[in-house]
Formats: sequence, C-alpha cells, structure tokens
Amino acid sequence: MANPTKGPLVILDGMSLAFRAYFALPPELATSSGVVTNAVHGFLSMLATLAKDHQPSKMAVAFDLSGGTFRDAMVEDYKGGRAETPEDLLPQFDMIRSLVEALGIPVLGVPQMEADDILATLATRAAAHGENVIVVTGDRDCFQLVEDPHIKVLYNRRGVSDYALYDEAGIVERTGVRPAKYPMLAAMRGDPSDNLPGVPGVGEKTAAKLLTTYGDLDGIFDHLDELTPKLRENLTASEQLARTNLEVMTLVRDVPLEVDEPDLELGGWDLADIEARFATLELTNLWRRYQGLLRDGVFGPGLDAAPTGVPPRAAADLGPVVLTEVSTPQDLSGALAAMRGWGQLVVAARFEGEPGRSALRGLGIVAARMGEEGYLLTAAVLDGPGMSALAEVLEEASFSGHDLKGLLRWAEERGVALKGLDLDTAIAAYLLDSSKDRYDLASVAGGAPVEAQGGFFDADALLAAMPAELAQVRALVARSWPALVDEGLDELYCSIERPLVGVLARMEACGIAVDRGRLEEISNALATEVTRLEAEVHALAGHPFNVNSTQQLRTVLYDELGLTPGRKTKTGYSTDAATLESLREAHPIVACLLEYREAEKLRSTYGEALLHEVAPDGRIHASFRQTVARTGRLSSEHPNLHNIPVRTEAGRQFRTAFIPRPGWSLLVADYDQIELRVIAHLSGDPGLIAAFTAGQDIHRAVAAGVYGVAPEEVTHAQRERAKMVSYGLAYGMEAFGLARRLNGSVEEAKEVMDRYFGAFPKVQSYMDSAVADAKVQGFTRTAMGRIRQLPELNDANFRVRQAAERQAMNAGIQGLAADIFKLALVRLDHGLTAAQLDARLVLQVHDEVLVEAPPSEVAAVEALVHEALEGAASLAVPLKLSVAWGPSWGAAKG
DNA sequence: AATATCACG
DNA sequence: ACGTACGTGATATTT
Repeated sequence: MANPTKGPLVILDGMSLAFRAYFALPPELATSSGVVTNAVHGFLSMLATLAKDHQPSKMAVAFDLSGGTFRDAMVEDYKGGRAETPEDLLPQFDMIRSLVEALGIPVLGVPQMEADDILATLATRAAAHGENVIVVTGDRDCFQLVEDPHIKVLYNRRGVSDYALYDEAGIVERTGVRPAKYPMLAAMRGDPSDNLPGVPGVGEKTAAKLLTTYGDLDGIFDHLDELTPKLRENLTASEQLARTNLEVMTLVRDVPLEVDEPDLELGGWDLADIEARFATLELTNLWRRYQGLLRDGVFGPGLDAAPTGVPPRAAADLGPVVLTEVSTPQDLSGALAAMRGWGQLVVAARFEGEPGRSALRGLGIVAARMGEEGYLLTAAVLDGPGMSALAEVLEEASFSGHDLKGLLRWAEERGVALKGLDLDTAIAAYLLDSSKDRYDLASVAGGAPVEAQGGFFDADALLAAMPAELAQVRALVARSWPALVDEGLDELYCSIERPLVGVLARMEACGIAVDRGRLEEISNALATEVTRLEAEVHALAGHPFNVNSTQQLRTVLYDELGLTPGRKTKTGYSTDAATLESLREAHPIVACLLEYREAEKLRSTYGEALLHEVAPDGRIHASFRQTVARTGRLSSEHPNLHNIPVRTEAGRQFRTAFIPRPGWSLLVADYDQIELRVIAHLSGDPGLIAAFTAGQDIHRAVAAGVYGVAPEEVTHAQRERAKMVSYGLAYGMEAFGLARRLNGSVEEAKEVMDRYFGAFPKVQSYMDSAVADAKVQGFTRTAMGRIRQLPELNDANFRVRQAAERQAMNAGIQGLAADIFKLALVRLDHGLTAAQLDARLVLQVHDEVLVEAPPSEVAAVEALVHEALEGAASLAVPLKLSVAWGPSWGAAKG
C-alpha cells in the first residue's frame, strides 16, 4: 500500500494549459523589450497554485511535439477549425518548457503522440502501482481516466483560476455517464473544442440517456428500432462518424515513454539557475512566489543540500500528541532512531531558571507532519552524552517551534550549534504583525493558554503538560508558513530572521568581558559624587527631601523657591532636564540638580546594575530580542547594552569597562550615518546622493545646501543645526519640534526646513509618498519586505493620525537600516565560521558591532568585517564603515 | 500598574 | 484648536 502521507503524482497537459493561459491574460504582460509572456505568467501561476495546494511528490508536464499527429491523419479536418497558433504564443511554449525543466519537472513529448495520450499512459501506469494521480488539463478527453479511483482530473474550465476537481462521482454528476463511457458520449455529442462534429440532434442529455440505456455504441446501434424515427435516421446516417470519433476520443494508454515513475520525483533544481531564468523574462512577482515554494520544499529538494525546507503546511489532521518519556541512554537511541524517520520535527523546550544558568528540564519532540507519538527527553538524558546525538538529529531533520533562541543558546553554551532551525513561529507572528505586545505561545496561538508553568518541572508534570503544548505549536507551525508566503515575508524570514536566531544565540552565549575592578571604581566614585550633590541640593533647598521624587522636587522648586514652572505633565509641572536647563540661571540649585540627576542616573542604572549582571565567567550575557521593536530593530535586555552612556564624559567611562578576553583585541565597527544614507537611497535625491558618493562630511554638505554657502564656510553652529534637521527629518519632525531643539522660533525653524527641502527636494516627495502609500495599504514595507502595520493612519483622532504619519515616514528608514544591519550580522557571523576563526561577535548596538579576536586573527577579522558589513546591501550610495581596535569599547571608539 | 525621567541609536 | 521627532529598556516613585 502506498504511503498515505506521500503527495500525489500531478501531471499537466502543457499545451492545453498554455493555450488557456494565453487567452485568459492580456498581451500587455511582456518584458520591457516587448517579448509577450502572458502564457508564461499564466502557466507558472497555475503551476505554483497546484504545487502549493496539492503538495505533489512527483510531477510531469506533457507537450505535443510539433509535426503531424496520429489523429491528424485519421480525421482530416481535426483541429481545422482551430486558429493557427498565434504568433506571440509559439515562442512561449519553449519558454514554459525550459522553465519547467529548470524547476526539476520532466517535460514529456513523444513524436506523433498527443499530450493527452502521454498523460493517459502515465496516469494509468502510476495508478496501477497504487499511486494517487491528479491530471491537470483543459481538455475534457481526460475525463475517461477518472474511471480508476486513484486518478482525479483537475479540469481548467476557463481562465487560469477556474478549476474543478473531478473524481468518478463528479464526472457522473457533470456528464451523466461513468468516466469509462465519456468517450462514447463525446463521440456522439461531438466536441467543439476539438472541432469534432457530432450526430445531428444528439446533445449531451440524449447521448447520456442512450448510453445509460444501451451500454455502448454497439448496444445503441443494435436497438435503433426502439428509438424515434428522427433519431434513428440521424444515428444511421452518422454511425461511421460516431465510430471514428470514438477512436479519436479514446486515449492511448501504452505510449512508449522514456521515463520511469521514479524519474518524476520532484527535486534537483538549481536555485540560481531558476532565478536567472525568471530574471531574464522579468517575472519578478512570480519569482517571489516561487522562491517561497522552492524553499518550502514544494518542488522537492534543491541541488544544494543547504537546509531549505521550512515545514509542511496544511497537514490536514494534526491530532493530539502522546509523549513517551526518554530518560536513559537506551531509550534515547530508540527515540532518536524513530525521529530520524520523521523528517521535520516540532520541538518545545522547558527551562528552569534564568538564561545562562538555566537547566533544560524537558524537550518535547514530535513529527511536524503527522502522527501522535512523540518523545519527552528529560534532564537526565539531555545533560548526558545524548547531547551530540540529539544535535545530529536536529541538524539532519530540521526542526520548528515557538521562540527557539533559548534552546539554541542553551546548546551553544554546551558547545553545540543546532543548525537545522526551520520555522520559529514567534518570529513568524512578529513579522506578520510587529505591533503586538506579546508573542508568547498563548498569545500567538490564541485559544486556551497551555497550563501555567510555575515550578513543576518533574517528568510527570511535563508529561502531563507538554503534549498539549506540542499539539498547539504543531498546528501553529502548519499555518504560519503559508501566512508568511501570502504576506511576502518568506524571503525576509529565510534570508535574515531565521539565520539571525543562531547568530544571536551564539552572541548571547559568548557574552562580553567586563573589567569588574574598573566598573567598581566608576561605580564607587559616582556613589560618592551622588552623596555630595544630594547634600548640596538639600542645603540649597533649606531642608532635606527625596530628590528622586519629582513630586517633592516640584514643591521645592515651584512653591518654596518660587521658580517659574514650564511644561506640564499629567501630574503637574515638569522637572525634566530640558525644563531645568531653561531655569539654570534662575537659582543655583538648578545646576546642582542637573549634576545630581546625571550622577544618580549613571550610578543606579549603570553602576550597580551592570555589576550585578556580570556572570561567574566575568562576562555579561545580555538577551537580544528579535520580536520587540516595531521597526525591525533588535532590542537588548538583562541588561540593556544598547544604552550604555557615551554622550557625556562621565558616562563614557563605563565603556572602558567593556573589554576583550585576556590577550585578545576588541574591534568596534559602526556604520557612518546609515539612516541618512538610507534616506538618500530611498528618496533618490541627487544632492544627497552626490554628497555621500563624493565622501563629503554629510552634515557640512547639508548645511552648505541649506544656508547657501560653500562647504568650507559652514560654521560649527550651522553644521550642528543641519545635523539636527537631518535626523529630525527621519522622524517626521515638524517646525515646532525643530524650533524647540534649536532653541529658536518656529518661524526660524520653518525657514530652515524650507531651505532643506529646497536643497533636497526629493526627500520631501519621498516622505509624502511614504505616508500616502501607507494610507492606501494600511502598512509600510521596507525594501527587504518587512511590513509595519499602521491602522492608526486612518484614525478619527487628528493627534493619533499625525503620530501614525510620522511613524510611516520613519518606518521605511529605520526599518531598512535594521534589515541591512541584521543581514550584516548574519554575514559576519557566517564569515567568521566559514573562515574557521576563533574570533567572536560579542555585542551589537543598532549600527555598531563588537568583535573580539586573538592577535593572530586581527587582519583577517578586519577584512571580513569590511566585507560583511559594507556588502550587506547595495544602495544608491556607498555604505561607509568606521573600524577601530582597542583595549576596550571606550578606547576603540575614542 | 502607571508615571516620569533619561540612557542609547 | 489640536500638539508637537522615531525606536528601545531600566530605575525610582507613587498609586
């Protein structure tokens, strides 16, 4: 018996489908040089839909070979009524043939044989072996094949998307006769599409009735006397016609073919070759679709053995899960052997404790596609020698699950790189809609959350809880991939987000070395400073109070000391730095407060906290989160290493405490003004592009444009203002905001902005169109495909709407910069691995990356960093990188 | 749990 | 008449 989980053999009638596609689609579908490709479009679109919907394991496409056919000889005017093949369709046959072959699907053609007969032969042969077959055609002749229960016909009624899938019952319902008798029915009724004349006065209904009553043509002609005179006369006159028609309509099922069924197995395509062919014919949108399908393994494995298969979709009945506990080496070898046969796996891990010090209490594994049996690997076996065997299975099989970076990190901490990650459903959910607050399993999967986690990690508790979780994850896996493909996010996922998971896991596991002593020094000095400043503030206020309490501070400043309050917050007058700055001259306490605030911030947030985060290995292992930032950036927590001070001298000290491991060097590389370069690229503004291309100091160049002076005459103040305008712009800033930051009037700010847009006009049109596009679509999309939902663009509230507009302007810019940087991280990490270097990525900060390297690798690492980061994207302007080495983060940067 | 503040890109 | 620059995470205070 055939394996029920194996997909069917799908065979296509290339000729008839190409004709349908040609007439269904406008001839405007053509390359820029005017080569018409409408039939190619239609055919490939049908092929993609078929492959996606039916998940075939084998495919073939049959074509007629040019020249006379067997039946041309038998029926003189066969096809006589069919117009000559149109001039712009003929060359498309070859295009389709070669594209199909490039996809690894055999194209069959036998001289003198109709495509129909090849289909019939293949279908009959495969069905005899118990295989399920779907014949896809626009010719009704093939209805007769459905007599075999293994064969179904997908009949293309018209256009490229109007299909009906017929089994035997379907044919009976549609034609009134069983499939085996369809040729006789067609012989009497005639077939206009094949230009076969029928018996006059006999239509579909009459023919069906005659056949049901008398069985076949012989039966009918034997009982002519029972029929009405008119019908009898017509049948007698057309007997020869009907019998000839029957011969034509009956498909030949023993055409000599040079292929065997195993040859039809999908796979063996070359991605680069296919891409080149699609590119030549300018099939951009189709390529997007096919890329996803190919990666998904819908067309079988590619030539490169790289893990391309993302899990199956739509596995119809993914039922409940029953787990068997695996806690001994003997159990493990049995379980691993079983898993090897499952292909793709779904895993769920349960940890106890914080990352880095956590124990993996249980790992549940189940087949991604089918079956209810699974295994629960317990702590006993996970920390033993089973680790490497498990890694091997996970690498070979490829695995999916929900938020798996923790599992990858856990393995990395034990020296094992798990390479087979396919679909992470948390990341998929984030890519589909990055505006959610949470992407934990319960929130993403919806429905009932799987039982509370707290505390119960023994095998029995896990055996009770894990099956439900695995079943939930497995269902989620099955529907996430098609969702990614549908939203055009599959490429972003496969080329950036998925490989990034492992890179981040490795970076987290490695961590960054910290000079504890240095950190303590800085921290202590700050604590002393804080105590001193606090006393001074109390003295100037006339009494002690909690300076950290904005409420008490408000009373002191605005009631007791009578200072003029500025901006208001929800709870009262503000005491923030900007307000205090404007009050600096009003009272000596203000300057003191500002100093206190700075010192206290540094002490509490960076001094104590950072020390507390240093792990026993002397390093800080932050977590980099991939599913938080709406724009696609990463975030860092426990601790946040993305906001280590740099802007003030006191704060910058902390960076000198971040060091390479003993004896190694630390490289710090950051992109120069990547967001402004992205703006230049996206807007295509010639002025900005020219300035970047010439390698000018961009803020100076912008100032020169804005103030209408020569670059060398730009003053420091002008350059600073230009810088503020440039960055403000990326955020959708308005004149009021600029005025506030420039400490000037709104009119002044307005003029500066007008001058900016005058000098770089395409920037404004880009911003306008970014908002307009997003309003129409409801979301923005970066050049790499990342979307950001912005439903609030149509909010009734003006304020909300305007905020969304600013977000729309910013999302494409910050988002593309993030895409580029993430890709750069992946390229760099993979480059280090490929070159077999010991150097490691230790930290990233939005557009900056830190790598520690042994002295022998310094030159190689530097070259690799340049190559990986500068080559991560090719924009209209170059990507410039600043690279420096030093004994610490602070030293290298300074 | 919400608010205010402030560190970073 | 409205409010006023995008994106994060951590701390301390207050409800």
